[in-house]
Amino acid sequence: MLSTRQLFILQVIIDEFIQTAQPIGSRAISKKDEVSFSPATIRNEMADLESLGFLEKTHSSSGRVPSEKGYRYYVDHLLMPIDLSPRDEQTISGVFNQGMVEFEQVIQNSVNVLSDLTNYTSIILGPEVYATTLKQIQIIHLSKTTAVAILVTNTGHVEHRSFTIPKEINPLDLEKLVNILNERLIGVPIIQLPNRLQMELTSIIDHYVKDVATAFKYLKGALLDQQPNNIYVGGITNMLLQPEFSDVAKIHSLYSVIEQEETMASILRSQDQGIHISIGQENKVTEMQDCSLITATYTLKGQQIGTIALLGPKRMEYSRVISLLERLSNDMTKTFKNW
Amino acid sequence: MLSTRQLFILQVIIDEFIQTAQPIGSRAISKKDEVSFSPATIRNEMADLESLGFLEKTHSSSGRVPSEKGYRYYVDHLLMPIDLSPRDEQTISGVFNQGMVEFEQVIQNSVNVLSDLTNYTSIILGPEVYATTLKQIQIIHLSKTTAVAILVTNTGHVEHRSFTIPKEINPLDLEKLVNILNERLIGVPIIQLPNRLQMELTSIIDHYVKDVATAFKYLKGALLDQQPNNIYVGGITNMLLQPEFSDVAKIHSLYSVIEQEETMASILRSQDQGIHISIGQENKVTEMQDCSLITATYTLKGQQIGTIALLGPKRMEYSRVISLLERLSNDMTKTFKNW
DNA sequence: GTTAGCACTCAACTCTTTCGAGTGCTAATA
DNA sequence: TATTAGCACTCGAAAGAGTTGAGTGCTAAC
Repeated sequence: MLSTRQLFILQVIIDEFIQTAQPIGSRAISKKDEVSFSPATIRNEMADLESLGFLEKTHSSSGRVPSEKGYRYYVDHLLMPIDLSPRDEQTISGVFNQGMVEFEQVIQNSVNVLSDLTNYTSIILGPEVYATTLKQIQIIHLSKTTAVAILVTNTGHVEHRSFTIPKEINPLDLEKLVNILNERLIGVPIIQLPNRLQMELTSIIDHYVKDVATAFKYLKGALLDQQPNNIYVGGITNMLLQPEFSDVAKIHSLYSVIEQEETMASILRSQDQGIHISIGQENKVTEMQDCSLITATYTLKGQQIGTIALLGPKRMEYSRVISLLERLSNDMTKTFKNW
Repeated sequence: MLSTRQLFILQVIIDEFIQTAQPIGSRAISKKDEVSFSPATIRNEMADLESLGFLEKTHSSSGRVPSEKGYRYYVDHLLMPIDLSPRDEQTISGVFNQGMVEFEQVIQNSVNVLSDLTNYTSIILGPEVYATTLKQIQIIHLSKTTAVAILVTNTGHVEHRSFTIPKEINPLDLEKLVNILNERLIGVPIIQLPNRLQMELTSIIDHYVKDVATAFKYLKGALLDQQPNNIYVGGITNMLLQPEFSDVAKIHSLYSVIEQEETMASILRSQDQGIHISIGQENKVTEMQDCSLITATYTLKGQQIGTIALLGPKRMEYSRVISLLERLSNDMTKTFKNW
């Protein structure tokens, strides 16, 4: 439907705008070496592209700026997959070659490398705890009345929580209880733990523990009360470098959304497998409607367990960012596969 | 040296400026109910206060603004200790009455409540790990080749790290090794662990482990490589609400300092016992020289183990903030005492 | 179909004016 | 002698006018 010349001009404008953040005029385009048409011709094409909704003007005599529809078209049809630059390549390899063996470490490093390379804000949703299974429960006594409960999952994730041992519970009973639970619950998906805990405790009530309700309450509280916090954010201050965020009020509203871990988690959790791009208004959260969010998922045993994302202005370096995310999600998936 | 009227006027100006962030003129002061002098009189006093260095003008015909020397004098001589408002009182009690039993939880909640109540940025330096002692080392095998090492301190702090079990080390040997280490190292201050680890390993080299160097390297790596990260920050976005930080460049430079955990840790670590106030240029870090930093320390068994701090503009609500910090550090100290 | 030419638009910048909240100084007052 | 009224003065902030320049759309010629 669009002529090749129109496509070409659209591409040039978007590419240019991504670099400069300035409206692009017909003369500037015509001066480019690859371009042989006169400014007037380009103006005509631009007028058409504008009436089709791909371009916008900031005021009646300004140069053109891509509209969200323009970005969407660009992303869907014009994007050339590019190879990572040697520098990007090297930086990422460097991170993944240092033999990390812990989920959190891998994620933390990934967040950092992503935001450093792109100057955008990177957000990673860590593996959902409920996709993992219990490896072991441990109770370590700190004093007569306090103890730490430690829960280790098959992915090496460690949850821990201190608690006061209630007077009603005999420490020896507690220990026995934990031993039994370990025997019976290893391999159980974390998400099923509360139910299974209830079942097991009920079944052994008479033998070991006098007051199952209390014991359950405390164990559950100690191990499962707070859903762990698995959002990692890097490079928040990078947003301040973008000219579209020179307004303090804008930054403030954006930051307050990023700070809400539940909101971010639910956004990242609802992403489909693979790369996904939300541009401006396509984002449901109003505060993010000046931004683009690019997400990629990573997997363990074929199952999607988390999401990595980049949040930046709408004029993102889409192709580079996509390559980076693809590479990183692959590397993460690969790293986790070996475990 | 200053007349009581001068003191009074200084106090009124600073109090007012703290509220409004606007230069204060003579007429505005004279209009106050508590004030019976004419604007002219006040102007004379203000001129004197300015030549003494306690006040400044933003331009030659502007109202007066406190200088850093003025704030310093105010803080040292004019500050009235005020009781916490019922609301503040209640909020803090609410946090500490919910029976928290874990260091991190206490600190996280404190950071949040501080920044919420004040609208400043709050920073807490958690208990130094090296001030604590080893309670237990645990190794939990995840698979044939991977394991999590867990280190629990007497304060309930849990450090953990996954690692690949090197081929050179027999899993059974590893277990024996850990048992022996537990027997010998419980109660050892964490800071001495690397040395003691070396010693113990050397002494038992022939009996259990073939290659002590390797075992040491891995254990040390697993347990002690990365100093844990014990800076907690809350309410960073609050800074955006202060009129003195309406400039993006300023915010950016401030944020990048706050992000540097080592810098912040070393600032907080070097604070003396009790409440301490650094105003503007008194801060060593240039990026913080538009701010005031108020710190308070908290203790465990009489020993100072951490610092809580508030970072805000120089025109802080000093008396309220001091009361809050005093109350909070007391509550923290009290909470930790019971453990 | 393309392009040169031209009138037109509008943000950004500069310059000027006006306004008012503030000052310092002097002379009158209690 | 300390206080105050009065007044000339200062300067930032806001509002308005003029200029510039990068851009446009449209028309007519190539």
